[in-house]
Amino acid sequence: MNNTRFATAIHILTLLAKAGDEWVSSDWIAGSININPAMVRKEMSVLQNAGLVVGRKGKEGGSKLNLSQNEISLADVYIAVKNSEVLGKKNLHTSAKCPVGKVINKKLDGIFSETDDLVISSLRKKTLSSFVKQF
Amino acid sequence: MNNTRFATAIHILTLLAKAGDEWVSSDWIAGSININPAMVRKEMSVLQNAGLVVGRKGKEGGSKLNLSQNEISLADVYIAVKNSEVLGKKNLHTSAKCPVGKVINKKLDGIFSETDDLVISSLRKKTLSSFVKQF
DNA sequence: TTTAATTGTAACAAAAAATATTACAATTAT
DNA sequence: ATAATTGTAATATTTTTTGTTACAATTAAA
Repeated sequence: MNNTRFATAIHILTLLAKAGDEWVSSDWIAGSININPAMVRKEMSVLQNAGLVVGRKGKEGGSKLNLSQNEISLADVYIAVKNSEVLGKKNLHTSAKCPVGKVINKKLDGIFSETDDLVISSLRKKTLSSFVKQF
Repeated sequence: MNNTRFATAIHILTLLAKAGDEWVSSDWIAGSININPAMVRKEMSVLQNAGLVVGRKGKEGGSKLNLSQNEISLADVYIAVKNSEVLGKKNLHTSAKCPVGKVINKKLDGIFSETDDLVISSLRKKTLSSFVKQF
């Protein structure tokens, strides 16, 4: 996760949460994060696929939450945006001739997925609602 | 951590652990991981700075562990190689005019560092020794 | 019905990060 | 002396991330 996707997603969802029932435009959100509106729409598309938000095209269009704030956990957000394991990538192409190289990825798998699970179950306890309350 | 540095470091340390008191060359390690020897030496340099290994130049040179296997925790390794927080980067340049944009990074800090701490304390319980025993 | 605003998405560009390669001075055992 | 090796710098290449531009499709409202 050497990217801003989680931070961006949380920022988006926080603005939507605070907007309540209104449709919020990608342009307005982009202004708050200070990134390109198209980037907002790309990430919004991911959040839509995860079922967290809904969008509407056309004049007076925009996005809003598809669930109530306390039905959305930060784990839902993390899972939607994550594109690598917490501990990173493995070396593919390790040597089949070396007793260590041959099996190390299988051994690393345990630690890697255990670590991912740990993070997810921790984030599972945190809701968008409780995060937004801080503002 | 969208890189292979943790996996590479663990691979290196596993080979050193299995080699016991011998000096292991970067060339040999590189062959097991299937990466360039200079990459191994770069990462080795990081592990040296962390006090986990020692190197020796010259003919018959190489590297070996500086501590016993059960004095090295996977947290030590993670800390040595990590270059981003688990949940990624924050958006710098968020809008000072927006009540959310203005303070969101401070609020994210809490979640970000809590998550990092969680991962580190989990890895703290795992030793190189117990990992290496699997081979 | 026309106009204006907006999404959703694709295609492309640019910047940043990760990985790979090459080279070589310094060092050390033989 | 010779050969092998590290440590590191410089550079190149590849991959990932971020940014930009464009536009068809859609929708509300004038």
